[in-house]
Amino acid sequence: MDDTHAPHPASDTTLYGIAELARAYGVTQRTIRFYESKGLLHPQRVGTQRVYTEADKTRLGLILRAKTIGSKISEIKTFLDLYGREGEGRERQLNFVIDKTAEKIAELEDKRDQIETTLSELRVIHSGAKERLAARQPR
Amino acid sequence: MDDTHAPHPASDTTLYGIAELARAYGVTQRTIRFYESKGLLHPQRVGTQRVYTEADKTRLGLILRAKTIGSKISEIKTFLDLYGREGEGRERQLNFVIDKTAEKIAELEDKRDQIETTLSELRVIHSGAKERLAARQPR
DNA sequence: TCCTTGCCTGACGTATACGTCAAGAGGCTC
DNA sequence: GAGCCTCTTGACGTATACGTCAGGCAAGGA
Repeated sequence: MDDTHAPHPASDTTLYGIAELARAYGVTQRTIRFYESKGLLHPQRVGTQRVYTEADKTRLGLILRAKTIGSKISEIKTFLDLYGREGEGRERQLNFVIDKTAEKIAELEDKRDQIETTLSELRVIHSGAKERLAARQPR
Repeated sequence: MDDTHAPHPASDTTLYGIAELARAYGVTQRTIRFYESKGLLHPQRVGTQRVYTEADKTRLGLILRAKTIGSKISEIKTFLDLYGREGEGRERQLNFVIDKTAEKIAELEDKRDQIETTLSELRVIHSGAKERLAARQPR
């Protein structure tokens, strides 16, 4: 049988090496290995080499987004658990998820508001400077 | 003339010690001194003791807000300059302000969008968990 | 077979942002 | 005027998030 001629149509079974993954997100391999050492990623191995699935790639995307919005790596761990553990039904877990998400939501809403405040201030400064520049160049 | 019996009505001449300032913002004195060592604050001195004006206090507020929205201290320095230097009219300065504010605005808009994305995901997880909890407690 | 390339695991280095003593000076109070 | 409190300046310590070698293995090409 020839099963080498096409990828599966439905489930994405694409695999990535660490170099590809690093390039895809513009981070270094060191960074990816560092996240793994902190328990944020668990790629399969082929011999000693790391092999990443599409799910691993998505996960790295989440990690990086969490970072840019200001989470520390130690926080990102529980953060990712929230994404992964929603299906779980035990009561304590559900309450944990409910509490933690509420907490994070409040935190992010506050941060977003502070960003909005800063944005409007910056816009005032920006357009003000532009006007003053235009005023001194009447041509 | 007697000019000692009342504070100016318009300009706020209230002064603060470092302890008050620290308490006002919930930071340590060490943090405030650290920011000064990085050139972000320039309080007056009475002898060796630092004395902060209302303007200094406002400035510290800006610094802390800049921090919570993800700026590094080295960035905050230019950031504060934008706020303070708007009045300046030299062309190079105006262009600098225009460019820097545009840059920061784009950056913050991106960050805000990532926060919004994360927020809606978290809200889905949050309400989903709540529903599942309710479903197992029919009472 | 040798060489280059890519990935691996430590191990140490670095920048940021403070925390934590240590030691001393000035003021207030009992 | 002795003790206590607050503030000051170093100086060193610490946590986070990687960067940067060093040394080694393994596969593929000339």
